[in-house]
Amino acid sequence: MAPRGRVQMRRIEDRVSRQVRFSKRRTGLFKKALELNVLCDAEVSLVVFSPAGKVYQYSSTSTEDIYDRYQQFAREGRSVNEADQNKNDNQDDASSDLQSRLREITTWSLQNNVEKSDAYELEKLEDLLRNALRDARSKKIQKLADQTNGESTSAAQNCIGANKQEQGQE
Amino acid sequence: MAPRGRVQMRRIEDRVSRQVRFSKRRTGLFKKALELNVLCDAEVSLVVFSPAGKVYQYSSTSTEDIYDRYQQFAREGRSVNEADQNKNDNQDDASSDLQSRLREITTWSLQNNVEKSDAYELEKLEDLLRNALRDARSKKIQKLADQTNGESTSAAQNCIGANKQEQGQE
DNA sequence: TAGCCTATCATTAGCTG
DNA sequence: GCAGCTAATGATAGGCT
Repeated sequence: MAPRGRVQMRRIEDRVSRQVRFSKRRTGLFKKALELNVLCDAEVSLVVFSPAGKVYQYSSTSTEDIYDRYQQFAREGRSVNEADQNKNDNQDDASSDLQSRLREITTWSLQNNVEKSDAYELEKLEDLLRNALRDARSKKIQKLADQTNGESTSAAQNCIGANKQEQGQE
Repeated sequence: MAPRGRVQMRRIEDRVSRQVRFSKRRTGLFKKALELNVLCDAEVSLVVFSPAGKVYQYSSTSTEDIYDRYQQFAREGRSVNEADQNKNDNQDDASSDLQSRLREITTWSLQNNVEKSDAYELEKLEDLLRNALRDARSKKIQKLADQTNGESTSAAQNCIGANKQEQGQE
């Protein structure tokens, strides 16, 4: 049995059925959003309110950033237009190692279930986490070095403070 | 003449192919978003930036409204993506379940950008990864023990920390 | 609620204009 | 080069347990 007939574009009346389908379709939609982001290198922001009022959100970077950019476009009137297509960023390599690691973990989470995974699968997750941890450490050290560069380096370890980077990519 | 092999979760390198797939997948994603909205009576807001910089947007009502509501939820501290459930693992170490740890990591990834994060934020990520790694190890050992139940195995030697939980969620 | 089964849908390689 | 079409196969989701 399956989607008998075409999917009829109308509200599902049965409450339970609607809830179940919401869960399944929401999962599918978020997966698709992630795929569009990763496979096609697109930025995606997705916010969903269930009929019960729960919020679900996925964003390739941050919802705020994407929304801000959207607002800019809207204001400028160029709804569907080209922007600055600087096909650049080669920082997809070593520089964003950590980003890739995190994506791997997210992907694992989407494709596996902790309780259902066997030791082998869990070991793969373990490797992903170990690698990510290693990269996170080195990235942190790097940031600390950047911050204290030119200042008194002695306070390096304690100077874990605010210091936003301003790297444009995209 | 078809989706050869499984879809690999990584950026499509060929520029033309990536562009073509973006168009097709975007169409599919928007269709799914619409279906979720109509069939399940959910509010949906979707914003997509193509790698070329074009914007595409779908919202069941208005992007602004939905974004505002999202912001409200975020401010109220209601962990997005699990609003009403009595299982709240806001950034705190409330739950020690591996699934929760992974969710925390995913959430961090969604809300932060590696390159833009400062050392402090990276340290938080580091903690999340460390905890997840610990739990993953623990869970793996547990699974190994289950598999080799009754037999002696050296696998448990690596046991780091106690194993626990047996809870499913979601 | 999660998982299975399977009908239906979506994606895409290859081709055509 | 792009847009559309088709065949073929992987992916999704409805109904039920």
